[in-house]
Amino acid sequence: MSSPPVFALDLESLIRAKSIATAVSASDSRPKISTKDRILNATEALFITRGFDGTSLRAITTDAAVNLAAVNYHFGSKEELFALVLTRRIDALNEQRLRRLDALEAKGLDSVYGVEQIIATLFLPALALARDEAHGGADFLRLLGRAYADPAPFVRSLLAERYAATNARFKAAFARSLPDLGGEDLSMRLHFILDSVAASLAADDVRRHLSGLKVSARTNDEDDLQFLVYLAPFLAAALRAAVRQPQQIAALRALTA
Amino acid sequence: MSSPPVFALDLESLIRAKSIATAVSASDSRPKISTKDRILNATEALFITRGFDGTSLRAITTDAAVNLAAVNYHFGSKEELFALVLTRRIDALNEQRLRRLDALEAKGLDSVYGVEQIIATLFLPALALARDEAHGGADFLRLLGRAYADPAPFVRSLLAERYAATNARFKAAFARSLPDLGGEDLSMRLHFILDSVAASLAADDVRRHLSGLKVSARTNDEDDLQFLVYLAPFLAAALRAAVRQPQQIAALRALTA
DNA sequence: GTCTATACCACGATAGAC
DNA sequence: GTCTATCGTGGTATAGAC
Repeated sequence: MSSPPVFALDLESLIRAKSIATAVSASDSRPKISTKDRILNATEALFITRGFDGTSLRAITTDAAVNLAAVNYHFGSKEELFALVLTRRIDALNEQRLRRLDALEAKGLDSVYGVEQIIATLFLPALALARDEAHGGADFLRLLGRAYADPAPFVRSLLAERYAATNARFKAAFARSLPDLGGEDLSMRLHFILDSVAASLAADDVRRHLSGLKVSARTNDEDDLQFLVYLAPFLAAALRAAVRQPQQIAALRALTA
Repeated sequence: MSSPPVFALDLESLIRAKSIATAVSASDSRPKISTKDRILNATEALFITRGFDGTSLRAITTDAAVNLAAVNYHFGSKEELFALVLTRRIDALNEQRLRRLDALEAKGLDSVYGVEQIIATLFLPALALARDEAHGGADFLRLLGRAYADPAPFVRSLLAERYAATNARFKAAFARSLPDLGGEDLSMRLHFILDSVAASLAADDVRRHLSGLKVSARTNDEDDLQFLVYLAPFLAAALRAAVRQPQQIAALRALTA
């Protein structure tokens, strides 16, 4: 669904031309960056703002000041190049999530609001990423969320593989804090919530909504807390919901009949 | 993120060739379908299974047995063609949702589980669509969910425009059933839930999960009920969650500090 | 008004020279 | 490792036939 507007091409060529000039002059003083790394950096920057289909190999290789054929030589294909860029980032994100979960479990969860705390450890690294403008900021989250719904099989299997270990750890953590919830119900709810988090961070309705509430002169931690105060109780209540209450089922059955 | 596998092209050409033959022989007996409609039908079928970037105008015009230039003549561009296909479907979906909401409100909501019932009216038309294999079935839902996270501005504004009226009606309905929830909190939670529904139906983790629970010989209504019994209480609990409880905030603050 | 044939430029990929 | 040349396919624009 991405076709860059034709009339924007002139401007973008200029921007690209400028970044080449910068790269070239910088390479005189700084230690030389390998072709491979120059391609990776250029890819990440373009990929984040324009998506997979919106980023051409010609744009990447022009930005990186390398030959067009270099991508296929070093990475095999455009897909493999993007898979590498994506996994690098996802692994870093999940590593932070696990680190936070380790710290939380070592310190001991809140006896009442442990579920909220686990949810927070899922969100906080993503929020930090959204603020990291040097690495794409919120655009990277949009990219991640979009990847979740991508039709290409290689993307789906890549994500499933990269998230599997982290999701298992978090499921176990939730299970300890939600002893009354069956494994079947927990799995389903967790799937739903994880998809939702990705979608919401991607669609950025929720983020935009929150930034509309912003008051000036707040620190990052206060921003994060504000976000969590809205979402963690909301999601925690969902996870704690009772299952299969007869009267509740009856109220729904009235609609499907 | 969509590059059709090269080795599949031969098979797909055959399929396409077959559908042309069918269309031609059918046009002898049935009333002639206009060029415009043939393009729309072919687009929908291809769009649903292969996505926007995966569907070429050449594939569409071959399937529809029209000239390549016909698309640009009748629709202006590939984007406009797809926007038309998408809006046709989204409007139909939302119409059904509103019809169900009207019926529910006319009959009177359940005094205790009204929120669950409103959630059900959001889901039921989508579930019916997922079963409608003649019109793409689950693939169309995946397409819709994907569109939510699409980077192209024209998709985002199209969706916002098409969902605005429906979302406003549903927000009002929820507000009546959730009198304690402030407008700000409700907006945010609704955004989150609507994004989630789209994402979950798209990622089809949840749907797959449910179909794994299937027992044989169930009717469609029973399938829908099964789905709703899992999700409606879960989402309703989230909407009903209390806001800004001091101790809950304290448990979260411990993590951001 | 419709439709066709055709040309144009950008894309990803690759073979072969250096 | 790097580069040039080139292939097949993509979206789009238009001249001219009906």
